[in-house]
Amino acid sequence: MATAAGQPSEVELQAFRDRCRAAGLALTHQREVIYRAVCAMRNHPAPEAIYERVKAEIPSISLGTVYKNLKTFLDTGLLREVSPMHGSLRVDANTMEHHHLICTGCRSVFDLGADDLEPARLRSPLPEGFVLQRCAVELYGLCASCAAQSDQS
Amino acid sequence: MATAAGQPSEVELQAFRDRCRAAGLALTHQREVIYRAVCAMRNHPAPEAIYERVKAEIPSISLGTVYKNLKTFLDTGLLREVSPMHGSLRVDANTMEHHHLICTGCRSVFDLGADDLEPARLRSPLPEGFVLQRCAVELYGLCASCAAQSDQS
DNA sequence: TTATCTGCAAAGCCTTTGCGCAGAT
DNA sequence: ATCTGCGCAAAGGCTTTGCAGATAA
Repeated sequence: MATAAGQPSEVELQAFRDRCRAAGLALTHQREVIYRAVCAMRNHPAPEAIYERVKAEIPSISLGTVYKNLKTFLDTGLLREVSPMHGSLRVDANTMEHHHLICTGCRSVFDLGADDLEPARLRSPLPEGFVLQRCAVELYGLCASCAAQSDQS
Repeated sequence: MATAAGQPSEVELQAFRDRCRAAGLALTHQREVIYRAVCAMRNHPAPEAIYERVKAEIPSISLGTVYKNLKTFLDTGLLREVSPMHGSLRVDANTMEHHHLICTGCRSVFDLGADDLEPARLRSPLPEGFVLQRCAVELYGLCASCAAQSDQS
């Protein structure tokens, strides 16, 4: 895991298997193919796209299985959500440049003024032809009340 | 518009009305109450929460109307989506620190290594009790092929 | 052998759409 | 008077859930 996108190496697959075992997950063929598909696909695919790719190797697989395993991988930390805010539209009346502090517990969002952060600065050129529109920094963590709750447990 | 969260001032409401007019939108009571509700609510509410608040003032309003108007406001630029990635789960096998380049046209996501950006640096303290977990910089724009397409039109 | 997983299908959110009446221009 | 928007209800995506048979431990 914790690798740049691309076909996972044998070492990484071994790490995947170890991590499944550590989490008490059975090592099924479907699981491994799904995990390999996600690694091989750049652009952070949606479940449907992963399903399409996996079907090439396991034609009988169901979309439900893909969903279940993605969720399992997210819970285990083998995968991450690109944006934990998906699931419901969230709307912002502040159209000035600013950033967000996002609680991964209760999903509330707090604003952070543009001045509260050193502006992000690119060190490498963007891909040829990419037209930049805006930049948003998202800081993820636990808000005070969610942090207090998770301390108790 | 373009204001920090909070009850919008009379000047801002006037700007709201002007902007509606400029976009050919009728100035209905529902519209204005919805817009005021979004401004007044911090934490970037979901449509359901906005609906609940607006209902206090207009009990007969329907959730559909809230959705339609939020979409209208987004199209007009009066509001923004907190994260344009909502709508479908997107999964990431790379659990190392890195950032994203997101095409607002086709919603594809490209990785940007942690080294490609100057690290973000806080200038102000976080809210009391907030426990930071990770930081993600998202650069929004148009990828080469979407940019080419929108040039043609 | 026992626990877990798969595939299928049904159910559940969240959101959009179509339509006839009401309201804004 | 005309055009746009509202409320209602039905439909549409995306995702989760329940279950019986299959597979891993």
